[in-house]
Formats: sequence, structure tokens, C-alpha cells
Amino acid sequence: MRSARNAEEKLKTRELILDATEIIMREQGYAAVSSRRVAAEAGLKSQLVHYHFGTMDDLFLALFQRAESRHFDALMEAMKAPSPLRKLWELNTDRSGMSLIFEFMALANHRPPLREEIARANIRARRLNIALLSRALKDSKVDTTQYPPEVVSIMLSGTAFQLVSEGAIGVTEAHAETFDYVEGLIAQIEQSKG
Amino acid sequence: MRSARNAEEKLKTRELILDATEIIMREQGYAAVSSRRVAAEAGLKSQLVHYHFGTMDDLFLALFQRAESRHFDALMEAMKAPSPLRKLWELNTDRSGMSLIFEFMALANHRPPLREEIARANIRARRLNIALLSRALKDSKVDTTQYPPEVVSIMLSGTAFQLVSEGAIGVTEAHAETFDYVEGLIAQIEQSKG
DNA sequence: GTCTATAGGCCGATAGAC
DNA sequence: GTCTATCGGCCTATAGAC
Repeated sequence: MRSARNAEEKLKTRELILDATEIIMREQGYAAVSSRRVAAEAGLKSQLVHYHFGTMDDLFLALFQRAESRHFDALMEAMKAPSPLRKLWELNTDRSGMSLIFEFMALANHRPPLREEIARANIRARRLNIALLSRALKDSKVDTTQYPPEVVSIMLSGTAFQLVSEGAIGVTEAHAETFDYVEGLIAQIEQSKG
Repeated sequence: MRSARNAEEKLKTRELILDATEIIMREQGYAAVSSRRVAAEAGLKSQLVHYHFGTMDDLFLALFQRAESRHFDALMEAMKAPSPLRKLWELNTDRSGMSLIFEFMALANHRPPLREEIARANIRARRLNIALLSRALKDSKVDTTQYPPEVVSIMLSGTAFQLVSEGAIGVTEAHAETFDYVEGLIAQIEQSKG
């Protein structure tokens, strides 16, 4: 079973490299990610990064796929939560969860291969968002012609994104009021469940 | 008047360098900005970039200040427009206008000196936004306890940001509906002006 | 203010040994 | 799978001549 053991070790090293990449990306931004820095963070030689992932763009792609898969799972979990709407809002306003996404959005703007993958993931997430919202609004007898789930979905994630990205640079002007307002709306909707 | 002439030439070169930096930042992202590339784009030697601006961070700061000043002026103009609310929405959903801002937000996350300046500018803009919204809502007899301008301001710019940044990577899922929805709201508000 | 020249450094990626 | 060695390239920034 030597080969099985080797395969296991290989996977471990890959995860180690992905972890290191994620840390650097969060703390110093995508522009600070280099094979040498990633290796140093992981306690490895820089050549191993290339051996396991090829080019740096391949590494970014692999990290994105891991992060997206986790985010997708969290979204699916949210749908099964007792307060799915609240859970969705928490997910979207979670600073540590969103910092990676922000970096990938910035990266995507100028790297076509990454962009396509991120666009696909974005659409997948949006559809799940809309499904969740659609059910939550209907359960609470909200008039979905007046508040279409598609529109609410974009406004909700946009608002959350604004709060998180401003918060990241230390701006909290009007944030408390907005949090209260949105959370009030959520409470109102979830209380009137049919 | 030799010195006056020299000063004028100097200003021109500075603007040339800022223009080149802006182009690269928009098209290839902040990570692609280097003194050599900026110089090539401007048709100059890279050392001139350092002579006129010092470090690359100083260059970023100078470009941000120029962009912010223009954005601020545009906001002031919007306040005087016949349909200020619509103008504000147009400003916030303008793709070319927002692409620079996105880059600076990404940059700000990991560069403390830039971050402070961007945070200050963000707050200035937010207050102007709120003032504009406050007036527009009151003019139209909207109940501002039910729709506080502070909250509407964040939700509006968040929604716009979401539409623009998704649009930039080619995602338009549910965008048409959202544009229609928001523009319908604006029309409704502006029609009922007192 | 713009030039030439250059120091000193980090980068991606590959070749070949083990 | 991990090592050593290395190529070729782009980077920031400064010194000193004109």
C-alpha cells in the first residue's frame, strides 16, 4: 500500500499549500501571493508549489474552487436552518468569509480564465440565494410581486457587501442604523411565518 | 518667466503620468502598475515617475486624490441636477467610473496609509449621498422614519456596487429586474415631488 | 527636469539528481 | 515527491551628469 500512502501525503501537501495561499491572500492581498512566499508560509520549498499546482494562476484557481465549495456547502446548510433568512444575512455579512471573495473579485476583473470560473460560481450562488429567499418570502405571505426574490437577493447581498467592505477599511458611518433596519425586516418576515 | 513655464511643463508631465497610471489600473488592475509600465504608457523613462511622485504608494495616493476630487465634483453637480436621485443612481452604476474605485478599495485593504485617505473620502461621499437623499425623500413626502436616508444610502450604493461588480465579470443574472425595480422606485419618488 | 547607469532584490518556472 | 541549481526577467529606487 505504498502508493496509497504516497497519495495521502500528496493531498496533505496540497492542502498545506492552499492553506498558506489563503492566509497570504487574506492578510496581504492577491498581489502578495508568490510561490516563494507561499512556500515560506507553508514551510516548504517554492518549487513544490509549481510541482503541485503548475502556474500561479492554477494555484489561484484551485484555491478558489476549494473556497467556493465550502461557501456553497454553507449556503446549503443555511437553507436547512430554522431561520434561513437570518442565516443568509449572517453569511453575507461575515467579514472573514467575505475577505477571500473580495480578493477573487478583484483578481477576476483582469484574469479571463479565473473570471469565467468565478462568474459560474456567482450564478450558482445567486440561484441558491433566490431559491432561499423565494421560499422565505412566500412562507411569510410577503407579496412577491411587490418584492421579487430576484431583486431582494441582489439588494440584500449588495447591502451586505457594502457594509463589509466599508467595515474592512474602518468606515462605519450609518452602519448601525442599516444593520438594525435589515435585521428588523428579517425579524418581521420570520415572525409572520405561516 | 522661465520658472513659470517650467512649472507648467512639470504639471503637464505629472498629469501625463497620472493618466497612464489610471489606464493601467483600470485595464490590468493595481497589481500591474509599475514605474516601468506607467512610463512606457506615458512615453517616458521610468525614473521620471519616481522623480515626480516618489514611491509607488505616493503615486497611488496622488491618483486617488485626483479621482476623488473629480468624483466629489460630480456628486455636487448631481445635487443641482433636475433629478438628483436619478443622477446619483447613474453615478453609482457607471461602470467606467466605478472600476477605479474598485481597484482602490482592493488596494486599501492592505495599505494602511492609502486606507486612511480612502476611508476619509468614503465618509465625505456618504454624507453628501445622505444629504442628497434626505432632501429628495422629503421633497417627495416619503416617510423618512420608515425609510431613513442613511439606510437608503447604504442600500442604494450597495445595490449599485453589486450590479456593477457582477457586470464586470459578465454576470447579469437578475440584473434587468433589479434595474427596472430601482428605476421604478426613483420614478415614483421623483414624480410625487411636492 | 531629464538623462545614463546601476545596485540590489524578488519573481516564475524548469532541468536534472535522488 | 522533494532536493539543488539556475536562467532570464521585471521590479523599486537612487546617484550623478547635463
